[in-house]
Amino acid sequence: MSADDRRFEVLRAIVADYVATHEPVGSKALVERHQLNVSAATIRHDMAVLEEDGFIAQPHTSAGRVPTDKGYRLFVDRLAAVKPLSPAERHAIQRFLAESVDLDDVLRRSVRLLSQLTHQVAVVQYPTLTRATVRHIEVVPLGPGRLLIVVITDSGRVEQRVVELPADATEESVALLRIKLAESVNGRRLAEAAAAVEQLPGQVSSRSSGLFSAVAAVLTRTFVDSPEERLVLSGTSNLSSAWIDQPSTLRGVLEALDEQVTLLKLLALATADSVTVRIGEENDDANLAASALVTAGYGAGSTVMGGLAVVGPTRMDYPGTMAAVRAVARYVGELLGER
Amino acid sequence: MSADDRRFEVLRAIVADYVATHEPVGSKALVERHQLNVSAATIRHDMAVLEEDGFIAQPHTSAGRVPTDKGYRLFVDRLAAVKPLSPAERHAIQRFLAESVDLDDVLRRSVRLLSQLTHQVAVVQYPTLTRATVRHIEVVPLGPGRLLIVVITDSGRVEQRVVELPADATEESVALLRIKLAESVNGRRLAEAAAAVEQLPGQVSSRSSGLFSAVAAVLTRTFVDSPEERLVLSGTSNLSSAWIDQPSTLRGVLEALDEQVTLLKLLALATADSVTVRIGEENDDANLAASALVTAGYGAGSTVMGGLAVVGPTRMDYPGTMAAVRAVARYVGELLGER
DNA sequence: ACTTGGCACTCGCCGGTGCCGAGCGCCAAT
DNA sequence: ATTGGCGCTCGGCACCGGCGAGTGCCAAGT
Repeated sequence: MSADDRRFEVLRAIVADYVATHEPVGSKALVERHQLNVSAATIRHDMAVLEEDGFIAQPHTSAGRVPTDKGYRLFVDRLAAVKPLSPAERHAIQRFLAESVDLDDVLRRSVRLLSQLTHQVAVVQYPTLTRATVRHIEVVPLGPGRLLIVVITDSGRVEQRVVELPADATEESVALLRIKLAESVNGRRLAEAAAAVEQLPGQVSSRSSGLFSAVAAVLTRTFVDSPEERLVLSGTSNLSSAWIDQPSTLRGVLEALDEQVTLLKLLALATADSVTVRIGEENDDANLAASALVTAGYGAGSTVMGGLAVVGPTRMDYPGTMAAVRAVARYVGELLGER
Repeated sequence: MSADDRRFEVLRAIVADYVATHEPVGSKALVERHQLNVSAATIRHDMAVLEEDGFIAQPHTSAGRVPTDKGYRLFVDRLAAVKPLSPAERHAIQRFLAESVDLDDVLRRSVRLLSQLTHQVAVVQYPTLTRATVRHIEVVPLGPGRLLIVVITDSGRVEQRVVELPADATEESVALLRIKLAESVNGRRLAEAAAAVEQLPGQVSSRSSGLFSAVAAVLTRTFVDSPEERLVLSGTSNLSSAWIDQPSTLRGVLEALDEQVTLLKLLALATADSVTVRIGEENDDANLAASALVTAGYGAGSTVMGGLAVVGPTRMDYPGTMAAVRAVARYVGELLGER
């Protein structure tokens, strides 16, 4: 084992101990608790180098060392492979998720499970509308002057939008709308579908075209220009134990969870089946400067339907969390692919 | 002013000061900050009586007094009437809420508004299914062996349920189902509607009855036996500032917000247009022993569609919170009544 | 070229001490 | 019933000093 390798082992040991104890770790404690086969003085030297390189830091002179964001980053990058969960755990997850009856249920169970597995806050994004295709579209009259358009996507997501009708809309126009819509959108992506609907007003009698334009406008606005993304949270009560030491940073996390915008941006970057870790400052939101996010995309095959994540303090159990996130993302993808 | 009245004034002053400063308040501070027209010694005597009666307490000997749950309770009960918001505030609320386009939007805006007005956590319940009537029901084929039933209620809530079809279901049966369902449920309450559907299998050919029973079973189970209640939260980031002093009790609140069951139980008790306050131990959930809930029901006329609430520490601005809760509940009711 | 034990030094933590002042209850006087 | 006065209690704060964990450096050993 080269000196360089050993230094990394020291870093690994520091991360492990710090995650476990939440206290700065010193050279002596390190040699006691790990089989490093060198003396404390050697470790001290290694630690000095690690500190010089910015991987660890001392909260104050003459205290132990603590990993920096950069240190966690190296630690995570060097995890050769995500260690899989035990078969028993995998089965338990699979069985629990397999009981779900519909999309809402799948997502609710997933976040819940994820937060329980990791003892952190878990987030799951609803299958994104931007990549979804239309499985079915339904037109429901809502009393005078109003129509409800119900869109069901391939992932099982059901979205409804209210359309205010122009005064001259007749029952026949609505019937025509129902037929034309079904023809032009089924099986297509939302963006394409909306574009197709935009073409419709020109193809029908001028009496109906007002109605058709109104519908086209709503569809384009709410599904293409600003598609609504939804999140489900779970395990927020874990916050109080996870952040007891730095209560000042708790505000930021709560803020981020409340806003959701930041989270959605981060989840949008998730790629299928690979787990991404963002540590501290790497999340460019100041609210999350003290947090780490472990994210993964879920989907069928290589298409990403949405993302899920675990949010915790930078001092978290990365290997365990990554394994849990990957496992849950896989099963969610499988389940939604079936539908 | 009788001595009794003055004692109540003292209580009111203690509550006001404690809410403002978060610090135990003593006799001297009281006479300085309020026009009580008596000396500190008299106040001390009154405070001794109030303490004996359990309305206030000392955190430790020789500190100021703090209101107890019972003290807050008396304070709230004696608020003759909820002081209304200023016209400017009312208009701002009304304008903000009037922009919403559908149910989801109304509820999202309401909670958000409520949390911003009160600087606390706000909760809004989706219009409850138990009292809702069916405005429309739609049957959507979901590929082989599966059907999606979409139910739209009078409050604008849209619920979908997946039904697994028996193997022998034919297209004609599904078409028949669509017609029969529309006939038997429109305008009825969910419970009645489900009961009506239960009767249908007997009225159709045996080939279709399997399908009809499957649908009836799902409807009854998911709408009558365990109707899904949903909550929307907002302002959780206010928690960090509201609970800085007693971080130990934060866990309980987070837990309650995460669980939702407790909140739903408490919201279920809300009555139309009257604001209810539950203080500390009065919430029989141990998690909320340090919290106060200000709840109100919203609805059209006297029918309660659902409830909304503000959750905060027992030391909160009751008059202001009650006014905000009442105002928002009213506007939400008005908006949903229109639909 | 590493590694190691020794050594002096730093500094946060903890317990003890003493002072200050807010707040209280009691009481005698009005 | 109210008031001013008096003695008492106790939490909070600042200060102090010892303890010990942890460090960096260095000279000696492998």
